[in-house]
Amino acid sequence: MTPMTATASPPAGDRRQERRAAKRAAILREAWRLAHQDGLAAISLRELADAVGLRQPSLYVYFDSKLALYDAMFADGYRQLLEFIGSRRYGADPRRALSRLVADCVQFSSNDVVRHQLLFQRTIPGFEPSQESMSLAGEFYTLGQGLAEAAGVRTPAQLDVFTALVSGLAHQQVANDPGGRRWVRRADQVVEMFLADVNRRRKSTK
Amino acid sequence: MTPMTATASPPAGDRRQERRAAKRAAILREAWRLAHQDGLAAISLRELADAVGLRQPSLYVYFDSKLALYDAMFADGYRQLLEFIGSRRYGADPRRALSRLVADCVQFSSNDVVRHQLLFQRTIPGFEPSQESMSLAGEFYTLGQGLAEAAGVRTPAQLDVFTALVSGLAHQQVANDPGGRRWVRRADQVVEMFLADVNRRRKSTK
DNA sequence: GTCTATATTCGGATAGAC
DNA sequence: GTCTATCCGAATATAGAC
Repeated sequence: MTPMTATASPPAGDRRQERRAAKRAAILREAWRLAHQDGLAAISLRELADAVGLRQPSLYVYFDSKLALYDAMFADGYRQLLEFIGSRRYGADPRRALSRLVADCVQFSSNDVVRHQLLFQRTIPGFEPSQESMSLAGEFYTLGQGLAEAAGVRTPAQLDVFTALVSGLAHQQVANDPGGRRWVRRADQVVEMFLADVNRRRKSTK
Repeated sequence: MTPMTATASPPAGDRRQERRAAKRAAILREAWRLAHQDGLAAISLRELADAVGLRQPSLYVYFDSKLALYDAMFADGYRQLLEFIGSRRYGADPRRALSRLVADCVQFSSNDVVRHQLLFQRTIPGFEPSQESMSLAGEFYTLGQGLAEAAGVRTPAQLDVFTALVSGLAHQQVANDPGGRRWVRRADQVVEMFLADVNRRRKSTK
């Protein structure tokens, strides 16, 4: 028999936590599916419970509230983004690296419009990401900032312009060619344009 | 007595239509207010009816459905935008004109985040603007395209970059400094950067 | 951890009298 | 055009048995 308390060696509590985590993951998967199907704001806990073979109140074992579910999806989305960016090798040339990062970000948004909506637009009434989730978002922005600085970006104003470029490409991609590459293809040109401007301003203030 | 049919000379039907239009406008005003208060997606027809001194079913005299209300708000928002842009004089220098247009657009978004959300993001499940509303949106894009072309923009790819720049500035403004001017202030620099790029490319293909 | 049962509130929309 | 009354369904969330 497995002991009720303390350490067996595979510990019993680990199994339970694993199963619990697996179920949470399964619920999240279905939540994304429903969001694609009905719209992010239109997810219903009843429908979600049905989809994972539970009764609706049982979802509360895994998520404290609907907003907590959105928060988990938000964190999940940023983990996907960090994993995607982390899996890419951008090479030694910082300008090429920045171009590729931007193209990847725009592609990432294009690949899942609903995810883009949750991560980068703030449209669910009452939803604000938790501190833990926001720290994942922070990791992403820090990463982007690092690559931008490596490519020569120095001032906060330039960083503001850079973030606007990226979010603009992503927004147009999602709004006018979801799933496609129309604005992904403009990433190189935009970064080149941006870095030319950065250099021009550096020279003119020397 | 006013005749039930045909032409009096102030015609009776006009008065009725005027009152009707005025009431519709009042309802729209309250709808915007509620959207600011509770979130765009969280407008309730009961609350809205209360706010204009009607019972909830009476709203259906003025709007066929909740989605029709969103459509009217969408059209209203683009009329505001066209009126705002139309009231500005951008002068003869096409480069300055483009800078100012971009700054105005970003400022317009900053001035009302909810309006920005309805006009430029598509987050209400099930809502798609009607043809009439979309033609207002089309007027705006045509206007922007005209000013861009006057400033030397020639290719569709350049226009795509231009729209991305504007929407990126607006998005960052709304998301990170709503009501403020942090990205509004970058408009000049961004347009200058963009037009420099346009010129560079024109020369290199001569 | 999962269930049944239910609380509670609210949603948009319709029918029909006045 | 406005109302009362109501439909019908949906929502999230909780209580408590097993």
